[in-house]
Amino acid sequence: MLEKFLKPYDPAATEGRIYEVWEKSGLFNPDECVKQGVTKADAPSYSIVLPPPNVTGRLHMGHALMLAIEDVFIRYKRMRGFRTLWVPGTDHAAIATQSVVEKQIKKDENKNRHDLGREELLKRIEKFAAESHDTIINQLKTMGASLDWSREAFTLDETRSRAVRTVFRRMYDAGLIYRGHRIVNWDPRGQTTISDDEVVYEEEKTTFYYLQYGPFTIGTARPETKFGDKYVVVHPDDARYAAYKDGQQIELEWINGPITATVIKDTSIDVAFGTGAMTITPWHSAADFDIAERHELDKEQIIDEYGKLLPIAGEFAGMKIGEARGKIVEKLRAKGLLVKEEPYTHNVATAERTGGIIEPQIKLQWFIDVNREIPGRGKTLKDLVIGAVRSGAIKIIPEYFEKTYFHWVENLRDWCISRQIWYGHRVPVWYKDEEIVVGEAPAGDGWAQDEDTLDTWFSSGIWTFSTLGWPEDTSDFKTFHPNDLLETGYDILPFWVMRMILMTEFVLNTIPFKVVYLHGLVRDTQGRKMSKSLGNNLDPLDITAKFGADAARMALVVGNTPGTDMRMSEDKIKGYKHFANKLWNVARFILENAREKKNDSKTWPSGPERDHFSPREHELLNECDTLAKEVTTDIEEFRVYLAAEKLYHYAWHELADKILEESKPILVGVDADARASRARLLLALLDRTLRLLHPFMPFITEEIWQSLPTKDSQFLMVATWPATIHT
RNA sequence: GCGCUCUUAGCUCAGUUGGUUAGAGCGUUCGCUUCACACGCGAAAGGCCAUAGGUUCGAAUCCUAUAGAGCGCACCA
Repeated sequence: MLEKFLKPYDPAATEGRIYEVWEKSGLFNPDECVKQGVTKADAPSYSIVLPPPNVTGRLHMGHALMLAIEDVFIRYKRMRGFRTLWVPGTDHAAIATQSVVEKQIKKDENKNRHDLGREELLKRIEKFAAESHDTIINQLKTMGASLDWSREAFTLDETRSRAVRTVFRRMYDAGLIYRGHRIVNWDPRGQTTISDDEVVYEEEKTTFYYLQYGPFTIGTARPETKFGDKYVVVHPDDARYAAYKDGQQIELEWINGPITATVIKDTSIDVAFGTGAMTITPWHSAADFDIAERHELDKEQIIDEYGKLLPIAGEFAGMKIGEARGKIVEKLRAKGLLVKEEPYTHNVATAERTGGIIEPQIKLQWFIDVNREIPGRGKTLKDLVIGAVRSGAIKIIPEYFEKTYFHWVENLRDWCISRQIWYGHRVPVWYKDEEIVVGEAPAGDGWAQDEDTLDTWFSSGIWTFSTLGWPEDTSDFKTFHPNDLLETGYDILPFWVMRMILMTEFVLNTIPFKVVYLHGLVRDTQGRKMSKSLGNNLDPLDITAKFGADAARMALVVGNTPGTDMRMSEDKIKGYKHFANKLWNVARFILENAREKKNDSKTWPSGPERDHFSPREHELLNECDTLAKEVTTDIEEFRVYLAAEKLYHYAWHELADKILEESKPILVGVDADARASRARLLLALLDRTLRLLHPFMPFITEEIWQSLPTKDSQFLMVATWPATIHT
């Protein structure tokens, strides 16, 4: 008996060592597998690209879940003989990373980005990003992820940057990327534009004011924007205002004195809301902007980029809007322009990353046009994004998320891709006088590059192929694209999944992946989201140190159906630590008792395994093979949560509880043939169980495998999958 | 407003295309240091599968409605 089996299983003493051996073997790399003869050179390929974690700190349990599921598929396919590639990488996460570092600098040194300057700030961010990167890589390895480290990528490295510039250029040339003055979500706190999906709405209780606007009564929740309002809009069919004609001018007294207002009739007005009459502020409201565009009205900025009122506000100029509102209301009241006030509940737009209250602004920005026909394709980007899923080329799991996907795409508007932050891909556009160059930097002096950077999703949108060396026509790209699977959280279906489909369909005229597997959120025992502020997050490193990565992986996978949130507790993980120990003891028992005493030494039983089996032993082996087939089907059909549960049940409640127990009398019996036959059976069952469990619990299964007399491969990791063994 | 999901044991959840007596983990109760394992073994209690209809030889599973919970998108003068 090997000494290690005399003690309970100790993941802490095992997992790190095993990972190191795997890594040294080079077998995470499909090319190396072919070279070492464990995979056939002409075997079909299987590829997944790791959703790149943001370099904003460290991984959480959601990442651990993602790794557990992806590694199951990868290890399974590798054992089935596929040329299997799982590409690791990290995401610079532009705005998220910059805002973390800026907050830290503000706290430590009370300085903002302009105090430091672009170069110094970038240096600080890069240092922080590098540290986060190292932590993350360490965590990925701790979880047992069999990623091919020789292919590690970063969204901001040179290969990926060139891919970004190339894609930008192609979209620009196709007329899909344009620059224009449009109303955007401006985050005064982050000092940048953000996209529609980075906006979170928060309910706010406030006051709704009715103001006298000449002969009209208008309603507003934001009196501080009303200084420049010189258009009053009503519905053309509204009988109450039939006396006023479209374009009619009216003299009236307003906040800072008499103005001339113009009546506009527009069908977008809801006659039932307020008084059915409203004034518009096109510079600070998307809806108002649209009305102004339709009627070719003037637009005027009222609030600056820091959320302060401009000189148009007269005596209120320079005030922050929060401070100004009350004072403006007082003045309106004093002038007799305030008709009435009502309590009002509405949603306020805030920035996801900084929490700043969004102030819509008209800005010169870069956009991707999703509704423009692509030259030579007869379709828009929106068409492509819908078509890829509707045609069945991409399958989403669970299927009902396809409806969410379509619903989301139908509401898609032009994508604002420029950001006024410094960390990220600089917009690849250079200007000189009237000239403009797009793509690569032009030679010669006097060129100035666009100051803005690109939305971080621009570079993650091309991740499935930028990681494979595109735009070079690499063999990786030819072999591994499209990916076979994309596995990610359902919460980024619109942000990321949809954008990858959009970018890939445009650039490569194909899909980025065949299947999208969406996992749910990992919540705490009370169903709350895990977060730093609540202090309820489990750190994967702590968990693996305490219970082992195998236990954590099982706890995350078993019973966790795609698309559904799960609650995670230490108790559940502890349960699977116990299971690991059970497996360890099953191995100990079989390895100890399966040997025949001959003279003073013990030997393993030999001979073809099935030849001397009793009918009962045939039955037991068949049952195990049936399980192998079921588990194989479950994995193929993405029911890994069921496969894991079945294996757990089999190993503990069949193999250990029943088969081992019924074998005990045989193994101590007088019939030598029966003893040998039973020993051979137990070894066969253990062998199969380890193979089947390996994708789920890679460490302990590999560790036991190394002591198996039936071992037919140096590593279990590249041993043959049982359902393909036919004896 | 549009759309999605969920409701199964005390708790957290499985239940794959409708098919014997609806399962697991944790928890609870009782009994066991039985020579693989107390990170264990044996046993037990606990469910009109949210409610009401319908389809079917047969429904936790399919359809309709209702109630409750959660979520996404849009609007928000």
